[in-house]
This record gives sequence, structure tokens and C-alpha cells, in this order.
Amino acid sequence: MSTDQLKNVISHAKEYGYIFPSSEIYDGLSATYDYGQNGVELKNNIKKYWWMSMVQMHENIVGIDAAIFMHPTTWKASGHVDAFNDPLIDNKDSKKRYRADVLIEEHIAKIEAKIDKEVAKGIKRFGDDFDKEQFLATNPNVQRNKKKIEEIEVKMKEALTGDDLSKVKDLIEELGIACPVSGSKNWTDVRQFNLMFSTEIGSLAEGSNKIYLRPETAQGIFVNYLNVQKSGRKKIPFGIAQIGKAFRNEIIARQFIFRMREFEQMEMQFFVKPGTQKQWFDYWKETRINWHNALGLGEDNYRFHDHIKLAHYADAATDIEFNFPMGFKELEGIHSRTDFDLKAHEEHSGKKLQYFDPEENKSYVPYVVETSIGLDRMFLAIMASALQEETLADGSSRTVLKIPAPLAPIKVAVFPLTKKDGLPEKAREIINELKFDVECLYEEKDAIGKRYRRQDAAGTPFCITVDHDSLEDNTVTIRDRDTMEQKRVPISELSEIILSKVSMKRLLKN
RNA sequence: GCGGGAGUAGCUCAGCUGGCUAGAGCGUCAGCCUUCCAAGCUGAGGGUCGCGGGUUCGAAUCCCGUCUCCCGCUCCA
Repeated sequence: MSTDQLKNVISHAKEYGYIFPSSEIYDGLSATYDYGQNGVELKNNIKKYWWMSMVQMHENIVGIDAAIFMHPTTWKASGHVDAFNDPLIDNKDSKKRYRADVLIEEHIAKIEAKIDKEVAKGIKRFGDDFDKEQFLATNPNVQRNKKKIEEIEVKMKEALTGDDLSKVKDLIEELGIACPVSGSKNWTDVRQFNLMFSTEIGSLAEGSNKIYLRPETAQGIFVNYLNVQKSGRKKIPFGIAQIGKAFRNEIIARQFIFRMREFEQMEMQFFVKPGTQKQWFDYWKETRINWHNALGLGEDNYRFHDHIKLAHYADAATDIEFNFPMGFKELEGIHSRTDFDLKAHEEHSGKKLQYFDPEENKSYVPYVVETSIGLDRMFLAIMASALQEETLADGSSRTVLKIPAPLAPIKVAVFPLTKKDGLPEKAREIINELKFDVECLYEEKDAIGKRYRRQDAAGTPFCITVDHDSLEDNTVTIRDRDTMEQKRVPISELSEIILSKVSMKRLLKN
């Protein structure tokens, strides 16, 4: 796959009613997209598949739907207020972007390295008589550097906590910090990027009524975990699942629906006894990759990417990466989050978030193993791998969207072979039965071959054709999108045949 | 944000040394044909050439500004 493939996916998605640029008549809104008539069906089917596999198939997992707005302290506890608030600066020559505070800290680290060097020299000179503490307290070079560090730290704190980011730039210039790549000191101004969207709540903008749109759905689960545990009489280990929108004010939101500012997550937080997190982490790794593989998008298109550098909240983390048109990229994250989140919420809320374990006869804060998949990314993964250009035996080609049948927006299209002789009426009759089971579509325009190809491109897995024999013997042909093969079957068996191929059961039993 | 590329019909694009009513293919719609894998015939609809300004008798075309999209750099689901 290539970037050309991404372009094909984008235009195909638009042409067949899957995804439209948002507010297109106003030239669109950057990195915002709307799901069209087919897109919403596919998206809902992905959600359904996930929800059934997580909630319905696990008796110890239940779902919730938390509000997008949350108490502002939530985001202090989660670390998002600090971690998502970065002062950034660009080097104009190398075009590299850095976090301004990191640049300054690296500068401090360099000075510290100088002190260490001085100490090493001292050891060499005085040998066994070397008194490190005395040396650090008296050596003039060390003293000078120590003072430097202190000064920088004070200034940095002042500059970063104040409203005036130009002071941060002044400090960088004052220290003569150069870009590690270009070596130049040609910097842009420092700009603050807060990845959380904020708005005001209440009728007055005055006062501190600032609230955030949630940057992840997980916190809605954490703050509710005791409510669910108690009202549902849940015993550990148990899980809470949620599907919902989250918002991040990405500096760069690109690559179609891969990175959007408004996106949808499907998350499940699994609460376990401390010490068992590793085994559950492994369990969910396997369970989740099986969920993906059951779709048949190609096992080679997936790979695990284990995190070496872990986030502040995790003791193990892996990504399930998918081979998107732009290469292998993260599709789902599986994180062992320890008790970081619940402990933080205990601290900030002053409420105990402990679970009483009747087996152990003691209370503890559970550990959490999280699975978190980007719904829009899953959508893109399916679209990108499903869209294929096939060369047929006769040398002609066809465009086919091989969406896994249970996820396809329209499951079956019904065609009368011709527009007369009562064939349309017979076709309508069939639809009027089938529509209780699956999404159907009726089509009588153009040659039959053309109608087949149109449904191939739209992703409809089955086409039923009513011909003159149908009127005699109540049989029709059913054509398979992927193999293009046709079978003649009794109308009375249609529902059963189709359901066996498009029901979620087929995927979930895997 | 910085650098590169691009905005003309639903889609893919041509036209861009300024000059007839802005075109093609595919798609869409209506009718004919009645045929099991996109290809027949007839007709129709669809564009203020991204937007604003300027130069000019005249701008899709030249100039300025602006917006949007795509690719790369950082972060993440």
C-alpha cells in the first residue's frame, strides 16, 4: 500500500457515501470528517462487533456511557493538565520542534555533567583521601556551576508558570542553547500548545468555570468504577467498557481519519488484583489480536509494538499496529496502567477508591489493564484493506470493497433481471421479507453486470437476482461479492443462508 | 507552526504563451433495448474555474492576499 492507496481510499469513501469532508460547502474544516450513509452503518457495525465481543461475550464486563464533560480536577489527577500542556519552540534552520522546557533541562544536564567531570578529576587527584561532600561544597568550579543551575531553574520556573512565554525564549537565548540538529540558535517564539479543548460552563464566562472536553474516555470509567462495582455487585477481576468521543487539539491532525481532533475510542478498563496484572495483560493481548484476526483483513497486516519507554502510568504497554496505506501505525493500545489512575483520583478527590476483596479479606486499590482502540482508525484499517482493484480472467478489471460481510453497511442487494414481466414485483416481495433480518437495497437500473459491479464497489457482500425461472419455481441466484460465484437457491432459504454469513456470530465464535 | 505539492462538474483530469456560450472520460437522471458480470441507442442535469482584491477592452489563465486539502518534521488512539 502507498499514499496513492490512501488517496484512492479517500475518494472512494466519498464517492460511495462513507466519509465526507466536514462542512465541505465552506471549504471543509481541517482534519474533520463526517460519516455518510454507508459510513455510519459500517461504523455502527464495528462498534457492535466490539461491544458484543467485550461485553456480551464476557460475563464480568459491563458497559457505561460517561459524559464528555468532567469535573476539571479529573484532568489534574490524570496528569493531562500538566502532560498535555507543552511550551514548544521551533528551530528555523533545522525545522525541528522541541519542548522548550526540555531544551532547558538538557542544558542543565550538561552543566551537571561538568560537575561530575570535576568530581572525577578530584578523585584522580586525591585518591582515597577524596571527600566528595567537602569537594562539592568547596570547589570553586563546582560552586559556580551549581549556582548557574540554581539560577536557571528559578528563571525557568518563573518563565514557565508566568503568562509570558517570551521569557522562556529569552532564557533559551540567554543560555545560548543551540539546536542539537542544526547547531543554530535561530529560534521561533515559544508557543503554548494545550492538547485539551476547553470551554466555559455556566452562563457567565467570569470566574474559573473552565472545563475541558475529555481527551480520553478512560477517566469516565475510573471515576465510576466503584459505582459500577457496587451497583453491579462485581467481583474482581471485572471490566468496564465504553465507546465514545474524545477530543485533542492536535498541532498536526492529518492522514485522513487517522488523526483527527474529534475522534472516537472504544475502551475497556479491566480491574485486577495487584500482582496479577501481567497475566491479564497477556490475556488481553491475545484476546484483542484474535478479535482483529477474525475479521480476515490479513494477519500479516498486524503486528505488536511493545513500548520500551513507558508512560508515567504504565508498567507494561504494547500497541497493535496495522499496515495502513502510510505504513504500520498504531491502531490499538494495551496498557497495564497499575493503580496510577485510581490512586491519583483518591488523592485529588479525598475519596477511598478501594475494593474489598472477600477472598483476601482485605481492601486494596485494584490494578488496571486497559485496551483502547481508535474506532476511526479501525474504520480506516477496514476501508484501506478492503478496497481492491482486481484483474479478472478476461483481462478486465473491477473495483471491489471487500468489507467483512458482517460489518458491511448493506448486506444484500436484490435485482430483477429485467424491469418487466413481474420481476420487479417478485424482487420487492423478497426484500419485504429480508428487510426484517438485514439491510437490503433494490436496484433495477442498467445491465445486470453493471449492477453487480456497482455493489462490488459499494461493498455489498451479496446480490440476489430474480429471473423468469424465479416466477416458476421460486428460486433465485445469489452472487458472492468476493468470489463472483453464483448459486441458485430457493427463496425460502435466503434468510437462513444470508444470516449464516453476515451475522456477528461468525466472527465471535472464532 | 516550518518546508514541499495541489485546489476547474459527483469522481479522475485537460484547458493556464490572457480572447467565441469553460471541455473530456467515467458516474448521475429520464427514456429505448431486455440481456447474468461495468462497454448498445436517444436525451437531460450538473461548474460564479477555492475565496477576495488588482492589472486589462477582456482573467480559469498574469499579480497580491487569503482559505482549504495532501506529503514530511513532533505527539498520540
